Amino acid sequence: MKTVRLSVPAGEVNLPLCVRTGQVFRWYEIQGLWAGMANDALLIVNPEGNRWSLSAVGGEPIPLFTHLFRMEVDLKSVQVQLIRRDSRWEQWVRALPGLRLMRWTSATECLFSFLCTPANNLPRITGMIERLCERYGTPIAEWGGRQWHAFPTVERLAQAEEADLRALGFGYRARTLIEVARALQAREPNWLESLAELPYWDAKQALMTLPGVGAKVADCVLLFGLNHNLAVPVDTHMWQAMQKWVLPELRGKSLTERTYRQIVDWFHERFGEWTGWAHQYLFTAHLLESQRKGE
DNA sequence: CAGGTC
DNA sequence: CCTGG
Repeated sequence: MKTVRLSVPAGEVNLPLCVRTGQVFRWYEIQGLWAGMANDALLIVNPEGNRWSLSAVGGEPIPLFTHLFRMEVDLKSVQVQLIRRDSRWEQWVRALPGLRLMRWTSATECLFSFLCTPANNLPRITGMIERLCERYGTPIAEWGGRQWHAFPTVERLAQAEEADLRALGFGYRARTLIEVARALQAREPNWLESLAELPYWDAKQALMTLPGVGAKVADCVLLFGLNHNLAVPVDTHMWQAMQKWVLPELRGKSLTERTYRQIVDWFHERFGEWTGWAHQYLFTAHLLESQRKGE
């Protein structure tokens, strides 16, 4: 495993902030390094100073890192755009230096991972996905005193037994995962990936034909896995943040199809193609605040 | 109940 | 409607 160096200007990436805030689920801090699985590749990062060392198994470290963290995007200019479009974003940009919108390498992995998130929390989601990969994924590498497994293939998941998944702690999601795997097999190959080429609303509608995929999960897969920067996943954090800090007229209302759409429309009007990034700053600000308060 | 989907 | 905290 060869190690390469990459110049990372100060403030361009805060790695822990990016990988521990619900955008991705397979990153761990091990012996002062950060290791993450992206589908079938292992990336190991030493985020120190402005010359980071990167190594990878199953991929080229620099292209992989660049893809996952969207390093082609200049963070400073994103931040300027957000603040220019709505000055309230300045406080969240300041509070979250180095926060980036992540990009998965596999839409399939992204879909199955976010299917695990409804009515769930980060530690439990992480554990579920880890056990899923250990049980159904091929071993990729041994590093840092543990085995690293690829994310299971659709074929493997389609053959899984519901009882086995329940034993791994998936609860009612066990059935959904298997159903979605079989649904994907029944469609054309690359059906999921092809949604990246559709307009946002069409892609969202198509995704929501899958069992277990509602508006929120669909938006997560569109934003993180299919490069749809118009997607706005409205979960409880986004909903509360919007009511408290952005759209007071939502106070007293509940999150329905209508209010969900009202929020998406508002983001599109205000932020256009920067919607996904704007969402990420607001979401993370509320997530961290709720963690501080111990909610 | 809180979080999501049906 | 499900369901784990």
